Amino acid sequence: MSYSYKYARPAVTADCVVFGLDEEDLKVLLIQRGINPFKGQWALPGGFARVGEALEETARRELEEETGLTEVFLEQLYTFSDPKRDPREHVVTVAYYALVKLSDHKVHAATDARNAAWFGVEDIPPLAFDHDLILKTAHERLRGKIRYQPIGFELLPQRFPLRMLQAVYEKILDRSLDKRNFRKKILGMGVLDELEEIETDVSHRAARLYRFNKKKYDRMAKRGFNFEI
Amino acid sequence: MSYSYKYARPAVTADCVVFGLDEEDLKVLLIQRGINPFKGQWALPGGFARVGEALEETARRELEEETGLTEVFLEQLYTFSDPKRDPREHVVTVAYYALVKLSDHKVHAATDARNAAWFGVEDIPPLAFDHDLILKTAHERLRGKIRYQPIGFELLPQRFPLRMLQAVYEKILDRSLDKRNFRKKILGMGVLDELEEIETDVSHRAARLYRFNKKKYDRMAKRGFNFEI
DNA sequence: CCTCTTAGTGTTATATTGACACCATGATAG
DNA sequence: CTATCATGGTGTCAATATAACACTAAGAGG
Repeated sequence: MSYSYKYARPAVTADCVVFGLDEEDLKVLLIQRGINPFKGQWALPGGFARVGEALEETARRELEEETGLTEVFLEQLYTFSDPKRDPREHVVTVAYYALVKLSDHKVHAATDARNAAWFGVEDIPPLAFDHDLILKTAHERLRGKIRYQPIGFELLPQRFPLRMLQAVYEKILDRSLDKRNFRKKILGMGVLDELEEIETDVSHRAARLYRFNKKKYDRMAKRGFNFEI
Repeated sequence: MSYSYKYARPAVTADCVVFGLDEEDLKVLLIQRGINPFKGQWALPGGFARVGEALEETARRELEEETGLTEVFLEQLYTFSDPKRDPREHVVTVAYYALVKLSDHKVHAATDARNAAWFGVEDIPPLAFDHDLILKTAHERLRGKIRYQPIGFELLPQRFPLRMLQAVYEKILDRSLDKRNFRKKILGMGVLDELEEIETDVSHRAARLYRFNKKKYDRMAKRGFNFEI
């Protein structure tokens, strides 16, 4: 069985740059390719678009097939179309970036790729195709985006202490922030719910927990509020 | 002659949202479709990707074929992939937006489309496909982008008075700006060359002309200068 | 009870923004 | 040649936002 078209068509894929955050680092999820080209090399999760499927669906489907991740925050990044980016033929890839709560999700490498693993963004192995370029683009976008949109929450558990949120910003922006100013700013945005609960299982004074409130955020965003950190 | 693939592929196109600016309005360049579907309706210039051609090339080629425009400022906007966006089949389109100096370019409708015309952004006829969505997305991006990157120059002649530049910002942001604050801000960025020349053919006091200096801009950008208006 | 770690909190100097009004210049009309 | 009209070009000040800075409180662990 095959499909014929009057004119030649590039293939279309979707690839995902999945960011996660642990105690130490901003991390990226990579898979080890099981097939050629670049067999055995690390690459971004992704795969070919099916006809009738929006590319965001492609991205989510491949992400689940290859890494087991579902229901992540996902946004389109950029479309890479250099005809030489795949040695086999012209493949256009629509890249997405995802933010996941490492705490919630344990990653199960599934069918397609036995080997999925997290790598610190400063410690990435050589990647297949132009995936290093895609990763670099995603990292820049993330740095740019977090400065004016509160997406840091997507990397944290639902309930988190402010210290953790500040750590997200510091790791992504790669500079330290003043605690008092950060708290003033982030609470001043009015998008966090202060919860009754406090941390448990910490060997020092427990911090209050907060929760991101999307409704409040949408309301502020509609008024053109500036979320710049 | 036809091309066969093992798996079905969506078609790939590139479309352009071309912005221009005249004395009154921010304008968009549309073409009237000569063929079905949507024959006779207005649409964004664009067309099918060729294998071996990066999509930005596709966008530039189609733009020239359909409107005669060349060497415009062009940036990728977003990729639209809803499988129903084209009634014929699944067509993924990579949208670009372009900024052109209306003063320089006279638009010659060329081969593909006899009818290319400028429309005020507030006065757009019904468009083919999902082009209204693409146009809306581009307009939002332009508004967002001009606030923190000096791209307004791309819509003006090489040499322009500050009044014109302010008008660009006012038309895109759709609000009026204070003349003194605007001049302070834009000159403070240090990306404009003050020329010896002044306007001619005006029936009032002639204004000094300025020129955008890309080298200065790149130097400032490298230092992380904030170009926010 | 002492120590250690992190939580939580305000003030001040500085920089940025936004509001605001007048004289200068040159073309045109009477 | 004088008046009028349109636009060019300029500085100050108040309000706001930002950035720098240090201590006490709570709770766990030895």
